[in-house]
Amino acid sequence: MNKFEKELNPEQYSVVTSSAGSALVLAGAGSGKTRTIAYRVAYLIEKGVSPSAILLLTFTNKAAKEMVERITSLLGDSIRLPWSGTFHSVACKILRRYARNIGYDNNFTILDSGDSVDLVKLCIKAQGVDTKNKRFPSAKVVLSIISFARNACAPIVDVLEKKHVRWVDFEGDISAIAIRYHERKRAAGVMDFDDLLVYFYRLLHDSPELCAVLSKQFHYVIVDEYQDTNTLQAGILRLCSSFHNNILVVGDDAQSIYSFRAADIANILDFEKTYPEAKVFRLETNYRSTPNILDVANCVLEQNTNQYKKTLRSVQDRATNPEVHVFADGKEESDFVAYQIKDLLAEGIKPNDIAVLFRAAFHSQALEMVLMRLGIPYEYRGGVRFFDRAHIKDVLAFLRIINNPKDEMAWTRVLLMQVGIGPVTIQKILQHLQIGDGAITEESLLSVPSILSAKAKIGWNDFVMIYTAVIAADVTEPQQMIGRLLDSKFSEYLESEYIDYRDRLQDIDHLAVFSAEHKDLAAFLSELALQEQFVQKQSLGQGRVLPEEKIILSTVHQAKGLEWHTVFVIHMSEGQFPNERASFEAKGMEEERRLFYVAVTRAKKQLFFTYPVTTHRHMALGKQSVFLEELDRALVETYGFSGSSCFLDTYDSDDSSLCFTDPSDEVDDIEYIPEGEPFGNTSNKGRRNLLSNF
DNA sequence: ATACGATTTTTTTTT
DNA sequence: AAAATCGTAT
Repeated sequence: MNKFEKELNPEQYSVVTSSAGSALVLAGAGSGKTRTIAYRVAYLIEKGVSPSAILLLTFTNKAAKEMVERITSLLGDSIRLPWSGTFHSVACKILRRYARNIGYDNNFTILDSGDSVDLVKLCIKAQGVDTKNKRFPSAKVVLSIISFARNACAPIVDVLEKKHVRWVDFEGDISAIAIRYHERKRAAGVMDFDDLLVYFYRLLHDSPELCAVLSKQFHYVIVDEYQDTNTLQAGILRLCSSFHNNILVVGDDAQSIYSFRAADIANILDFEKTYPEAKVFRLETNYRSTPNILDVANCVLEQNTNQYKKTLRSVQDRATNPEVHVFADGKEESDFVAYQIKDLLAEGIKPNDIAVLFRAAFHSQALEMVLMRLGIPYEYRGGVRFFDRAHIKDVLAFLRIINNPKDEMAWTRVLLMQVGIGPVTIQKILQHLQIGDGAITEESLLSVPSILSAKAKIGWNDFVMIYTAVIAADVTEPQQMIGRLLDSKFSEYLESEYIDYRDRLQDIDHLAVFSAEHKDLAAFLSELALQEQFVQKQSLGQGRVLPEEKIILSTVHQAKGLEWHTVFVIHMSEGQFPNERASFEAKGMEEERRLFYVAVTRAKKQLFFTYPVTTHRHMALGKQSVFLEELDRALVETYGFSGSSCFLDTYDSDDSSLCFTDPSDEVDDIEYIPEGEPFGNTSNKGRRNLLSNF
């Protein structure tokens, strides 16, 4: 018996050792998907396949890293690694080499989402649409429409009809804005996230020769999280595997949760139609969770219709049922979770075996405060990306104008920092500098003041001082540049702009440390843009806390692919989870339910659902999530209020009435409480103003 | 006309 | 926490 047979179950083994050709692996949650892929790669390499002939596409950089670690632990770290990474990062790597083919310089910069929104804003203005008197979608919405259209390979009008009927009348303007946006990106030598995929696709599609070269190189294509690919990515895959036709996709249709990014569940559901010779494998043995948790998970899935039929089998013994806990408000909910965590830690459970999951990033705020107070270290995943934080972007903007002087967005950011210089002046300056030409001459820099007002001159001079310090001839590496920046007047700007200036300076130091690994500016910048790493909000003041000593707070999306001994899913109330907006969309509810399924299947041993009956934003909100209602009551233990100030009749959730019997200090900010008015079972619409906010 | 500060509103999920 | 909005100062 070889090592593969010994270390894999028969389901996994047949995938790992399968012959060439197209294959679909339907891998249920917790069925050892990552393991299977890693062994597959190891198997191929041991069979003599060159690592560079394998293309391994994952959904996040984190997953890619994990995969590489697994492979090296199987084969030793002397082995060369396969091509691996996210679609975007692989596309970026290839585009750096072939940018000229599609009319770009190979030092192109990658716009992050914030920059993209800003640029769209400018395009809306340039388009001259009347946004004052008419209601027009915000730049963010316009960008999401454009982006969706490109990822779904659909015309804008289709996207409007399907997802934004409200704005369908503006199709003309939006399409025109899309064109402006496109042209402006080209002029600035920048690409947004979607461009990476679109141009990668074009590169392959428009040049049969190059397509042949690359698809010959990629002898084996392996794709993780296939249920979350969109039409554009599916097209890329088809081309990448067109020569050898060895494409193996792994996914779980029940975990498709990225349709807002144009992920199309049809890709996995119709895989057998697209690749008629495809073999289909199923991984249905779940090693992760107790039967009690899987019962709940299966119960969730039963409510959905559009899916492959599957049954997860647990290998574990029966244990305790998941618990549902109801609270008066967010504060009580947070207290419960925090103290429960404290108990678990006291029992000897490791912090990194505990996670708190939620639908939206801001759901964690109340809990964070309690954890902070109790001194429980945590790591937060979700919300603003580290590299999207204002001060980090400030620093990067300087590096960007040096890397690519055509980068209009970076110039704007850099100049906006100075006093006396606003959007209008910036346009004037950029025109004067002729940034479109791609090089900044000293004369043009020196002649700028002649077109400025007295106040703007002061700001401009400050900018020039910083700029010349960073661009000095002896400075070539990113780390040196950041160092120069911190020694310049830039520090003064930081201090005046941000109240938490010290913390932010520390962030920049971290950035500098990180940058030390990179000598090449363009590569450094694009790596940052494609990193999904998050801010680690500090959890405890004193000392260093190791990653193993922190519990995890995470959005459900971020939690995909991970697992913990104990999982709390908080804010399981109506309007929060499922998200109110998503439930209006076609198929939105099914996707939210899959998201809930993802949350449930993260837990290994113990699972808690909690929800407050009231929230800070609108106090008169009383219902539990429909997802909890749908659950078979026999599968969970339900607990009512633990607080003293409120009482909830949990007998029948459909008719639950809530009354404040003894308003204590916790609720005395409430101005008006409708006496005896039951509002547990009414929608919160039209009731928002009954009670004031905190 | 432009810049800027105070105030209010608003958060789905992410490469 | 960041963006959008609005009024005021230059």
